[in-house]
Amino acid sequence: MTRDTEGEAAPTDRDLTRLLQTLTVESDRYAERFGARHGLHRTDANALALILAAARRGEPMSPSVLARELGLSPSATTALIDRLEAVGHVERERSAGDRRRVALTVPEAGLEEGRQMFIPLAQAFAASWEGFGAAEREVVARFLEVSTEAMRAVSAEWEPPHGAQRRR
Amino acid sequence: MTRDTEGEAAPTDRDLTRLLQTLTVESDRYAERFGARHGLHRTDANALALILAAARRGEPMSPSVLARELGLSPSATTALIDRLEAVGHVERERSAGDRRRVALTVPEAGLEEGRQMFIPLAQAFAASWEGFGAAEREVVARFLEVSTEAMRAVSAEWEPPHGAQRRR
DNA sequence: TCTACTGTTTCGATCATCGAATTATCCGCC
DNA sequence: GGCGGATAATTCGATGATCGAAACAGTAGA
Repeated sequence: MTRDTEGEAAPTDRDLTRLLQTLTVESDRYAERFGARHGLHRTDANALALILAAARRGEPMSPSVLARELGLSPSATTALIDRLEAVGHVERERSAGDRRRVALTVPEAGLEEGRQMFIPLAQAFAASWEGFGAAEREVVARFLEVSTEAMRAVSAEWEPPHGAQRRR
Repeated sequence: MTRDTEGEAAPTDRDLTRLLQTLTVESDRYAERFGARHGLHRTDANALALILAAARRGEPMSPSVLARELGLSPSATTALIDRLEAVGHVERERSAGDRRRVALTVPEAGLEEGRQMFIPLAQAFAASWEGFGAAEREVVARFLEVSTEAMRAVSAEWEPPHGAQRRR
């Protein structure tokens, strides 16, 4: 809005920062509405996304890892998993090797349903990115990576929210 | 991590979606830690950012607009402003023209402090974007804009969380 | 002036999250 | 082979952000 898309002047750092901030705020709203639509909350939606992502990579997700990724306390994570389990989106399964651990699995039925949840957004993204060629995608990917890393670096300087001592 | 940065293969839609999701989760964490650092919460930080952005544009911010932007109920917004006002980050000022309206202003002192809050991130971003040329920035800006719009479009299809009837 | 409408606030209730304490399990050591 | 410290997850009570509904203040139009 403030920027003229086809203007010749290159976006300044401030322009990009602002765009990024707009995007993250919108993402917040998205998670919020998404949750309202599916009986979840922002955190639940984020958690589900992380669990599904882990499942897709073939790795099991554990409550403690989830807590760390979400920046949530262990107790809050337990409550979170309780909620997700109550509606059948995840299942607890005690790990065979180490019986203290709990592996969070996604039931077959729920897995497909879960994917369906994220498809509309994926499709909208794909459609909006149609005009981007290989080189441009490369640029965008690099941008997203370094920006994420920058945020991580800055926030890592501040003491982590919970007891979570040193994490490297 | 899953992607090879200098690989010749162009990032697929899924790659980009994943990167975007990683970024937004990281942004969530950032807001969380940022809040913990400054005695605010995620929503408060987002709200402060929006108020400062409006102030920078010279426009006044009102509770109702803020509520809409954040996807928050009016009552929650009042409580939010109460919190921000209590720590001196914003001030309420009834609009002269229409005395129902409340203009949210940022006290001179708090304004500079507020800016200081966001500077570290802005600097980290700027540093991480040094290698991006004009054309690349143009690409990135376009990407961020269309992606934000895509999210907005998808979530707009779902009924808004609150009473917020038809908007647009 | 009366009425409809808009912007903001108050009130009581709900529920996500927190910190501290608890249970169960694993691992190293004597 | 059992003991003690560490780790994973959970339970419990408390706090507080958010909600919905209703009240309040102010504006605009008949």
